[in-house]
Amino acid sequence: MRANPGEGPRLREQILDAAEPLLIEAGGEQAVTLRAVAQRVGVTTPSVYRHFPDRASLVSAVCLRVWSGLGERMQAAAGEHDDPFQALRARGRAYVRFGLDHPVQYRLLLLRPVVSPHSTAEVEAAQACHREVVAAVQDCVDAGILHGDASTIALSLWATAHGCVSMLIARPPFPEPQDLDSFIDTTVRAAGLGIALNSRLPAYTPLAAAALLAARLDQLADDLTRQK
Amino acid sequence: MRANPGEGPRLREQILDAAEPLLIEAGGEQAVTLRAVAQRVGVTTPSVYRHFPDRASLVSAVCLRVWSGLGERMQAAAGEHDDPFQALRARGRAYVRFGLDHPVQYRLLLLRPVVSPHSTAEVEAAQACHREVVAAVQDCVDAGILHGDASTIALSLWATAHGCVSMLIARPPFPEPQDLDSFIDTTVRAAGLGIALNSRLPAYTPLAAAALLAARLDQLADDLTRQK
DNA sequence: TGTACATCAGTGAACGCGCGTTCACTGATGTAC
DNA sequence: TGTACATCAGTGAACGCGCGTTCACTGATGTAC
Repeated sequence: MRANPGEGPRLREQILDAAEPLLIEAGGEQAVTLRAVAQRVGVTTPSVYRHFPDRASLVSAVCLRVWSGLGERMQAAAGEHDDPFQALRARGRAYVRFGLDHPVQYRLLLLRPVVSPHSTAEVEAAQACHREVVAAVQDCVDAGILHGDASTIALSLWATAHGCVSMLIARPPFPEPQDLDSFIDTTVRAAGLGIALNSRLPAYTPLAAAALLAARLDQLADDLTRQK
Repeated sequence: MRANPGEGPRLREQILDAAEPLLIEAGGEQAVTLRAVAQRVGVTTPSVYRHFPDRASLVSAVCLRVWSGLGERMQAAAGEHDDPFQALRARGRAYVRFGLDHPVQYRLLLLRPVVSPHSTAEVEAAQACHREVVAAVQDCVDAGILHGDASTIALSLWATAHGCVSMLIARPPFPEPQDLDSFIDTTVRAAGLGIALNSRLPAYTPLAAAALLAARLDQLADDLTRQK
């Protein structure tokens, strides 16, 4: 099973192919040991060193692959829409869906302990992903749908979506929502609406404002229903 | 340094006292090794087994302590307010502040990998904490400030706050907000407002609704300012 | 065309490490007679 | 009051394990002469 000269990169890919399922099955980065990966590929442990200088680099390479996958998904989801708000929403849904479908990878990318920091390549991948979201928000701002600083709005929205995902995949011992999709949609939509409101509302005394809001909202709801 | 009969529980407390700073300094649960804990207390490793059946139980006991601390903080913060909405907000702020002040512990409680599940005692502590938040939301519903199912609202709000905290403590490679406090306040407040809106708005065509919303919101903002 | 040699991917054995856990023990204290 | 004994907290040495990493090596391939 020895690769010929020039065929080196093949094993590198095989190693990465083996690492991700290993990660998923065991549910954590700690399962990606050089021994386990090598055994899965059908090769001895030290061979890995021909392709990765150390374990950290191997894990980092796995992360880069996952980032690519996430970026592609969001891109593809957004591409189906002309309406910038729908495009943004599609991006959000793709993001959340990705997190729920790949909980272990999501944790690896976005919930990694501070102890094991990200490589510079990973930071670049993450920032590229974030820039695209900001651009999508900016499209909405330009279209007059959202108001305020695109970067700040993006961060708020992202924190909300991230909250849903990380809550659902970490499975903390709270009761779970019954309908996942509607829970996420409601929460993130609420964040979007709330952000739109926030940028237009002055500081206010909560109780008084709440009473006023409540009175106005019913009227607003009526108008919206009629307009449809 | 041998404890007399009857003084057993003393070492147990000392062990827990040593475990938490160890956790903090190293930035992760993996640092809480029996050896490290014992050394810190000034005792040999096997002594720990007099007080905890195994390592998992020790970690679990540390978690229970942290849950208590979190619960007390939220309780204390809420107790200062008569207005149920302000009380809820104070709870939220206390929660977020706790997470930012104790990132490693927060991660241990709420972002633990599925691989190492929570003990039944921990699940109980978490649920007690959650019940209190639901009760605080219910107070707001009763007062007419929020509308809808208290449990669902609590979960949405919690997901949003959790999103802010876990984003900020995991330090994923995104740009950070410049003003932490205002970022969190804005995001969570937006969630609250959005949830209030959501429960009153019908399904809608986003673009049209956004236009209508934008028109109405300026008027609403004016009214709120005048009322103050 | 044939031979010596360089290249390069993967091998096999071993290293030192820190870990959780087990075991028979020690020695101080309290208690029964 | 004195002695034998049970209790109980902590000890010291050792176990087996899996890990990342190192090292000299093997053996197939391509290439220079």
